[in-house]
Order: sequence, then structure tokens, then C-alpha cells
Amino acid sequence: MTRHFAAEDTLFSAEDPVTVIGTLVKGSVKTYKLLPDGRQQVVGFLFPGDFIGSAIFRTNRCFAEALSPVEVCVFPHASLQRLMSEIPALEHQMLKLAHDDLDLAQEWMLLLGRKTAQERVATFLCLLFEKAKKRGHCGAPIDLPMNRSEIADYLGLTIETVSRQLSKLKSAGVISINGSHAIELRKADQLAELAAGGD
Amino acid sequence: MTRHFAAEDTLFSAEDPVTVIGTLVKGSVKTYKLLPDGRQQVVGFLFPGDFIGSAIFRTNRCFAEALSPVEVCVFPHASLQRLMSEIPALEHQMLKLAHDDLDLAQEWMLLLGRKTAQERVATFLCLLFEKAKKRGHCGAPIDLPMNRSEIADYLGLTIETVSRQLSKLKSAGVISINGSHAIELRKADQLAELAAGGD
DNA sequence: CGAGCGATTGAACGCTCTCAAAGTGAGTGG
DNA sequence: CCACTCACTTTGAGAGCGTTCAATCGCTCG
Repeated sequence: MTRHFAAEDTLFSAEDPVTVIGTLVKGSVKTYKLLPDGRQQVVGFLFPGDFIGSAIFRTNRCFAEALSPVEVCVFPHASLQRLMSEIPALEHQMLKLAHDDLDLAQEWMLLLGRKTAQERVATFLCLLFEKAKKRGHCGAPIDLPMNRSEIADYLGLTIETVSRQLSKLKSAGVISINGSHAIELRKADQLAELAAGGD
Repeated sequence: MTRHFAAEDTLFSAEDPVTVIGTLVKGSVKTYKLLPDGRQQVVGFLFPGDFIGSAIFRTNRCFAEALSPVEVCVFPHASLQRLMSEIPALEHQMLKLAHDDLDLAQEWMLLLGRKTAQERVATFLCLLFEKAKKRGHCGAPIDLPMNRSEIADYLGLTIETVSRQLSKLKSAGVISINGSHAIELRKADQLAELAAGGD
């Protein structure tokens, strides 16, 4: 069963019962956590092919919002539970996904806890270019479905700092920017070096 | 099979083949990631009863170091693989653990990306007191197996900032400190409020 | 009792945030 | 087609939180 969401729609909220589990088919999604006063931390950006939702928890642990018109191939919660208990390979696959997510989250803890603003932005761009490469993009500018505010909330920075760092990378010739939602990689080596941090 | 490690021993390193998977029986462990220049981010503290190591990856994604003399009940990698494929319930349990870890990691991303120094220290103490409570501790001062440097590397701060915030909480009467490795909770409500952030 | 390491405290600096203003681009209506 | 609007982005200047550097304290161990 496929479900559709408009841009800026909320797919699900923390604390609510799990209703959306499945594979993202079209569009992109941000998942995030909130503090009582509204401060936001994006914990992940999802793209077509990515799995969304938890087949383990009864209630969601974070919020999910569509960044663009989204299409999700949804599994009914009950039938997924049954499938998982019947097909060990499926559960194994889920375990693999969970471990990949955990490793990425911990890599991001390193970024949020110990990297400078420049390193964070460089790391973020590296990740995006890498993901784009895996989906067949080659050379051409890639599309940023999220705005500066959402990038900032992913990197633990402010929009101004993100903007400044992007400008810096642009004037250094590492990337080129077209209209704030399209970025092209110019010097991959240099970007990777900045992302890893001075050594 | 049980393996023993002395304090400050490295249980395993990132990139190395997985050799240690099992349950922590005695002592405590920190897991962490490193940047090329030595900056460190602690991604978890493990206590008796906690599962350690990844049954999925062939190589470790982080480092693990003993904070005190440690005893681990280790499963041989091959036999664990076999057990997991034979006993679906075991794999399900691992999946549950992975999801719990993932949620904690994302909660920590929120802490590292968006919380102030005071909120970070308060959240950390809340977590410790909560864990201690689950293991039967009641009221009495709890032991901090890690030093200030390791707390700082968990919270994305410096030792000086951690020390200052602890002193602040102490003089506010929220906690009391005995010799830098024993902390007692005095005002749980107030600590929880500080941890959540102003609202 | 002295050495040495970790923790605490103090003072000044700096990176990022905050506040503010100007620039840009997409969408709308005349 | 152009002027207008509005939201988002960029850029600038100043402030603040946490860091850095430095000195003192306190505990443990020889």
C-alpha cells in the first residue's frame, strides 16, 4: 500500500503509535527530535530507497516531515510483525539496517560533539555527494531538498553559520552554488580533507 | 567463555576484525570514535548486563576501553552467527537492543547539537541515576567510573566546563560530590528540569 | 613528607550565536 | 510584462558561551 504526503506534511510524531513503516519511494524526509522549548535536532535525512519507521517500537521516538511531495510504500504494522517472525532473513536485514543507522548516528555524535563549523558543513556535503553517487549521479550539480534551517538543525549550527561556511567553500572553489538548492562538487579531495579535520 | 581486561585496556579498536562480542559481566567500558588529530567523542558507557560488540559488522566501527577491571562473557563470532540464524528470538532481541541504542544515540545528537553545557551535564547525571536505580541503587551516592575527561568527551565539552557545571549544581544543592568519583542526588525534580531545558 | 596526576578555579580569548540589514528569487496580481 | 510581496538567504557587526591557558588545590601513592 502506498501513501502520499505533501511537502511539509508530518508523516508521524514522537510518542504517537507507529502508523508509517515502509520504504520511501519518492521525495525526501527529515526525521528530528525536539526540546520542550522548540529547539530542534534533525537526526536524519531520508531519500528514495531508504527504510522509514521502526518495526520494533510501538510508538515513534522522533518526528518525520516531508521535505517535498513524498510517496511511501507502507507495510501494515501487524503484517510486518508476522513477516519478520516468519522470515528470519527479513529480520536479519532489519538488524543490518539498524546497525548501519546506529553507526551513522555515532559518526554524527562525533561531528556534533567535536567538529568545527567548517568541518561539519564539509562532512555534510561529502555525505550528500556520496549518497548521490550511489544513486547514479555523476558530476552534475545535486539538489538540496532541505533549506538552510534544516541543514543547521542537522549540524548543530545556525542558518547564518551554515550560509557563511558554504560561501567560504564556494569562494575557495571547492563547490559551486546555483540558487541555494543546487550544489556542484569541484574539488572532492579538498572537501574530504576539510571534512576529516586537520591532521 | 569469559575474558578479562585491566583498567585502561583496549577491548577492541575501530577497523579491526570483531573479536569481542558478548555481555559485560563486571566493570565498565567506554566506546568512542576518533578524529585523525586525536579529538575524541565517547559514544557510550557500558555497565554490567550491557551487550558489547556488533554481531553484524565484520570490523569494529569504534574503540572500546575498560574504565575499570572488566569481565566479559564472550561469544565466538562464528557460533553467534549460527545461533542467530537458528534462533529467531535471539535475532529479535538483538534488533530490539539495536533500536534502543539508536534511539539513545539520537537523543544524544539532540544533546550535542542543541543543549547548553548545564543541560548536558544535568542530562548526563539524570541518565546515570536512572541506570543506577534500575540496578537497585536507592538514595546512596553512585560511583562514577569515568573521569572528567571522559565525561567531557561524552558531552562534547571540555573538562573545565564539566567541572564548573558540576560545581554549580553542587552549590545549588542539587547534588553533592564526594572525592570526584561519587555523586549523590539531592533534588531529582530540579535536575530533571535542568536536563529537559527551559520551557 | 614530597611527588604527581586529576580536579577545581580564575582570567582572557575566540568561535559561533544573536541581532540587524540588505540581497535574491519565486509567486501573485494588476 | 512588470511591480509588488514575502520568504529565504546572504552578509555585517557585536555579544556571549564555552574554550584555552594558567595557577592552585587535593587526593593517592611511594
